[in-house]
Amino acid sequence: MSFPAKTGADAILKVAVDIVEAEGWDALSMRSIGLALGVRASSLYHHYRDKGAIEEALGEVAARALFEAMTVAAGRKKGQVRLRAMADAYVAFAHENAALYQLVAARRTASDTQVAGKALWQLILDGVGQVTGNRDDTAAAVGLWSFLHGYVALEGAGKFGASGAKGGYERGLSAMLRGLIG
Amino acid sequence: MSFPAKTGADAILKVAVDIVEAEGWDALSMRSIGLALGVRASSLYHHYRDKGAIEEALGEVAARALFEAMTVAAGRKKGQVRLRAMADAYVAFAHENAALYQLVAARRTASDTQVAGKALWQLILDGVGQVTGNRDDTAAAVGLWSFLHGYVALEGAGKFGASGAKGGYERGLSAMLRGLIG
DNA sequence: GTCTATATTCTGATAGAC
DNA sequence: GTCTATCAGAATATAGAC
Repeated sequence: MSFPAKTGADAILKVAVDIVEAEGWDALSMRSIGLALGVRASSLYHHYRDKGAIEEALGEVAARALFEAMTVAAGRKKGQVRLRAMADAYVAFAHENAALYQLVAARRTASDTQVAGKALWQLILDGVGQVTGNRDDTAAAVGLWSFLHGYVALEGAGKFGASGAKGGYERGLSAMLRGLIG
Repeated sequence: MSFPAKTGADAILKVAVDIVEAEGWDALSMRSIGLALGVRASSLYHHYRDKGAIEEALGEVAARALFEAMTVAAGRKKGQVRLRAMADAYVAFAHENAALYQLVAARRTASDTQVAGKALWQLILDGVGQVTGNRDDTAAAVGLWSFLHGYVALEGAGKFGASGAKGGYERGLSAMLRGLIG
């Protein structure tokens, strides 16, 4: 029977996600993480080199989580049904993990650690390729991803006003898909 | 001949824009604004109630500037030519005023002071309406705006990787317009 | 309208005891 | 691995002299 440590690399990541989702990025500090773990801020430096290392790890967590949600949604589906399911999963993830999502698409990431980010890009590229008939159709993937990100970003920022998006997602997605294929 | 004040509401806004464009939002502080004006931070409180009031004013500046750029681009053009010109102006503005642009589309704004923001939305709605034939086609405007914002946001965050967007803007815009009309 | 001086609070990070 | 203590700096904002 050992003396379990009060915290560890994974536990730190977990509470960091909770803080960011509940109170936003400004509330994430070494002190706030420590408080949530019942530990002093200085102790965290035994698990992560500095705050930047924690944020870097969070980026991987976020990209992997989105990748997995989209992969599950894609399932064994084919063609346009598959792509629509992936798009829906993308938007749902952004809604349910608003702060974490920012790490995937809105924040500039260190070019080193985009392991999960590259997998995500490949997944989108593959889904789009299945409907345009063009494998590696970068331009089409950029178009679709732009629409998806723009929609969740503007909606999340309340830019569609009190009246809301009024079916703009369905309309935009249908238009983009039709336009990319035709 | 009077003793001119070293600063004023407009001068403060001007240097605030410069700081934000040159060094980003984190660099904007009462101290940095004062430094750029040759004035102490405490003096600024005679012109703006607090930092939030400055940011609020910046939001109006940004929305108005984008509105004017798009209006000039639209000129007396009609239909799809007009809408494409507006879209191009939107992207160009975002490129040339990266930090200020975030205030238009990425940051949550106080619902009170969206004067210029509403004018911008009306302009987009009008441009889209001219090509879909539907005045007040909210869903279509949401779709197009989503694509435009998503594109500049992802591009600005470097999410398209070293290879770049590879014609994704033209492809996505054409697809969206075709899809919205057809 | 600007100044000095100050209050208050927060941040990331380190040294060294245990 | 966690602790205390501390550093060094940043931030917003206010009071009162000039």
